[in-house]
Amino acid sequence: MNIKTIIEKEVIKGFKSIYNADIQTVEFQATRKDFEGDITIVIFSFLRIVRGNPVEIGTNIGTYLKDNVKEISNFNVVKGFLNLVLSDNLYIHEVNKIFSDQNYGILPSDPEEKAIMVEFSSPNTNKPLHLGHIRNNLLGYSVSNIIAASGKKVYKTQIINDRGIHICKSMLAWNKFGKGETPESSGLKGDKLVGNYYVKFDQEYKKEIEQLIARGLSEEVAKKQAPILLEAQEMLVKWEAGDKDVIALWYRMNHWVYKGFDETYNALGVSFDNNYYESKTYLLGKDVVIDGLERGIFFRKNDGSVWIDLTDEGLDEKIVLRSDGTAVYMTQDIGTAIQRIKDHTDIGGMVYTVGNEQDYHFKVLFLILNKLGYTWANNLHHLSYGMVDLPEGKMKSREGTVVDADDLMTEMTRTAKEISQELGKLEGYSKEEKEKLYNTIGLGALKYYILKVDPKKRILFDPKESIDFNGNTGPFIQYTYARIQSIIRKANFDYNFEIKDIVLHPKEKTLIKQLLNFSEIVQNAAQSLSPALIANYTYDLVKDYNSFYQSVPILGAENQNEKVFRTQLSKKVGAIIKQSFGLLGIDVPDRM
RNA sequence: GGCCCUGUAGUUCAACGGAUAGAAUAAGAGUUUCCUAAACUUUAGAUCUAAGUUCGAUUCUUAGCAGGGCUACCA
Repeated sequence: MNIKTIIEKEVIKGFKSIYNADIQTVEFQATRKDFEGDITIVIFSFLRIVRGNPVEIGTNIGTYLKDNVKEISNFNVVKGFLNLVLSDNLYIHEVNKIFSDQNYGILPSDPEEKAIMVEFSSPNTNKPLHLGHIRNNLLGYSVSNIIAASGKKVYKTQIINDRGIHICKSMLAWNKFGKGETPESSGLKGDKLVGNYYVKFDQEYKKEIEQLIARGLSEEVAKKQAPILLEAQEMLVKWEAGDKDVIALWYRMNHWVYKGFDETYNALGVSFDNNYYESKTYLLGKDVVIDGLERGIFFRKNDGSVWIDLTDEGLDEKIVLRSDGTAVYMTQDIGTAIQRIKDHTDIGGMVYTVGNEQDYHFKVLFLILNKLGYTWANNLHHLSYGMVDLPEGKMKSREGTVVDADDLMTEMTRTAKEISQELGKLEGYSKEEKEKLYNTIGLGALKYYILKVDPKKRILFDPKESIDFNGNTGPFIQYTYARIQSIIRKANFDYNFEIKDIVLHPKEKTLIKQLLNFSEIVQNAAQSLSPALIANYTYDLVKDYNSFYQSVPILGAENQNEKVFRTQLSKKVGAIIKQSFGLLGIDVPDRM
């Protein structure tokens, strides 16, 4: 049984016997560093039940607990706080339990629990992935891992925006100006190549607009009548009609892009269980809307368009079908959500990893699905995250102010290489091993930098100020891991048995307390869809370990029991670092 | 205008309504005959404003102020 549960029970019993009063719950918190004790009971809340001096009440309860709970070795009262000192034996006992548990903190998949589908990345086949996508991917991938660690089956998915007028723009530009350029002929990554033609289209379009304006047209009209735009629209009509040539080109160019995306995903270390394509889902949802219309959930306006009235929920009216009967984004999302449940009958909820600019959209989507009566609609979450902005503002791909995902990863790896070479600790490593390590460290810095921040907050990224490798960073944590592995390599004695009788050093005690928090942190992170909690926990753990490492000899401990116990403790800390960094999608190195 | 998110050291991040608001970085001072100094120890430095609820507010409520976003028969 959990120690908190035991204490809570005893406090309730003690309260009854001292004051003859009933209390419902006991409020715990970790004892602050500057006070003696391990766990603290907040006395203030009891004042509602028994009037009196909090210090006196605390002292009474403390005395009772010390007499009746063997794990409590001492106590002190400061103001309204009862600090309890727990015995070393309790800690040794608890930590021994997790030493032998390989999967401590990670719950196995529970067949009783419904699966969760997590959507992330969701790229547009016109644009190479950029820093914003990196945040999206890292968040989505990490949250998938975290939910899986909380005992639920997870499906990772993305919806690929592979159709529409914007796709036709790059196709058209390639047709007009491409001269048959292919990734093979140019040596460009497929997504970059296609992205270039998207930019090319925009340039030509702007030129034409200027020409039209020069001929006396208003800007508004010019924007609508530029020949190249009309041509793109024509192409879209052909695409929708299934025109052979257009479809063939579309297929060809999209596959260049997918190949490029795969490379980026690979480098980033993310993966998906399946993909959805907008070209296959964009017609979904209409029948659901018609059905909902009949059931009175939606209403039709005079012009024939279909809407939902959400004013009772504090929102607006929202269109779900155009007057010409065609679908809007919302229609498609309704249809896709339902389709996903059909495709995977074990799903009980979904997480959408999408930027906070779409907060409103998802609020509406979830409400609509709810009104349509789907039970799983109560279990939909929008993992909303802040934009990644540059000092000069938003990233705009058409204006070339984007931080490209591939470039950024390369740059991080290069920096890691520089630092490593300067420190020169890698004798005996082959060239391949070194390159792999630089990559691990560079990506570790990047991923940690992004994931340690609360998803809701926007990130300001200044390319001129490179991401740190010292302090609260990925490499700092990786370094600690590498150090621990070094100890393990050197520990050539048998430490595979349980130590029971030992006096704990204060630093050891702090470290053990931190280790024991891990499983709770994982659950919290899953609940709040926040990898930042895992990142910050890992940092705290590592901080405590480094402090312990610095002031307590491990392999050099004179007492054999201490030596064994500290080695075990180090090994476990290493395992937890690996475990939690795994949840973040970050690798750890054996040396660095 | 309406709605949503965010305001914490110079900067980047923390803090289930709890004690003296924690870290990192930048600035200052230290620690290598010893398990990896990408480390450790240490000094200084912050809750946007005003009311309210509470024994207690960075946290909750209201009103401001600042930054960002949404508010399309675009996706």
